[in-house]
Amino acid sequence: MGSPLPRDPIADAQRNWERHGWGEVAAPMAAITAIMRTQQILLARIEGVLKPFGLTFARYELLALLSFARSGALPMNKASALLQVHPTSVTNAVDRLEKAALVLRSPHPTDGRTTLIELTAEGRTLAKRATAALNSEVFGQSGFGDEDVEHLIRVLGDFRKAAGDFTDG
Amino acid sequence: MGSPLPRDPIADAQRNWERHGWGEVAAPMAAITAIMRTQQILLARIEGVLKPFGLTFARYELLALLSFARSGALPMNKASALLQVHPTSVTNAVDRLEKAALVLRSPHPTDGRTTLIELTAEGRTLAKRATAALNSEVFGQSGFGDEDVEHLIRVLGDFRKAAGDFTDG
DNA sequence: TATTGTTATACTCTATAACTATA
DNA sequence: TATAGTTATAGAGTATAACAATA
Repeated sequence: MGSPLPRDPIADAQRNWERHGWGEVAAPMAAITAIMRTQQILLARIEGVLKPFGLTFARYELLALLSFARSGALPMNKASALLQVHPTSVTNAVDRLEKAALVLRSPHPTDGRTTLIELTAEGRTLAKRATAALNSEVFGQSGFGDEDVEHLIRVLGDFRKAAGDFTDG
Repeated sequence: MGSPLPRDPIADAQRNWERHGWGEVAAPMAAITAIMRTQQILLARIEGVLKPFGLTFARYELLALLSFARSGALPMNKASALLQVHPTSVTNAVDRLEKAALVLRSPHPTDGRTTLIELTAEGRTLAKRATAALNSEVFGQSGFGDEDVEHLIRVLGDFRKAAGDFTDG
């Protein structure tokens, strides 16, 4: 979406913050802005890899989640909780995945209120292929060094825990 | 959007990756997924702070960018390049900011093709107030330690540079 | 009464393509 | 020809509110 800038716009913003009397928070502002921008770059890479499979990131995440569930099926509300997205987002994703015959809805055996999302054979195959593509084309060449990866996992893990994402160690 | 999970879903995903023969890329996958989730949390906080001002993050970014431009005005394409967003996204944001009387469009003095975005007095005031709110309510209590902030700035800066965001430093 | 899920609706941001106007 | 910006259109994700069915 444009050629490289001659200067780092986030570093410039940090200097602007310092110059305008916000020196205290200039660094965290820069770090947070960098996280936002990095997410954007990574999401674009991921969606680029998934596009040939007819998947978006949100739908892939649901497919991947199901593929790791022992039975290959999960209740809607469980998926919503694990993916940390709104229930209507899951309804939306399942609608589209169901149209593509990658998942199907089935009734819960004992609780009539809950709907199970089940992976079809086709869905399981596609999940495997998409995962292989993401692993080799994105995660396998992230550009982060091993030490930095460990550091990111720790720092962002602490952050997510403090933000109330989860409670365990 | 739900109470804390008993376990970290990203750590679980990392273990799943390892268990299914993707040990090589399990860690970068976890780091990247953590970046995605962290961005989501931060964006929600930022939008929460900006909402009372009638601003979204995209619109705030444009306002802040203008407020740091010496003349308080920038060409559309310059704003697009610096914010690293599509030109149509700038058109969209300017449309709404203009309706709110926070910016106005003015013709470029020498190049008839170019439109300048100019901050109104009202826009400048609102930008200042919104910045103060973000600084005190988000950046000033990010939850990241000072050392981690420095590390994030460096690691993500290297990443963005390698991704082609900018060429200097 | 509380929970599960769907529907309808609305609002983001983003992007492509076609178009006008200017350089 | 190339550039700047707009318009129209489309699609994505997300969210709120109202609702039906079930527990």
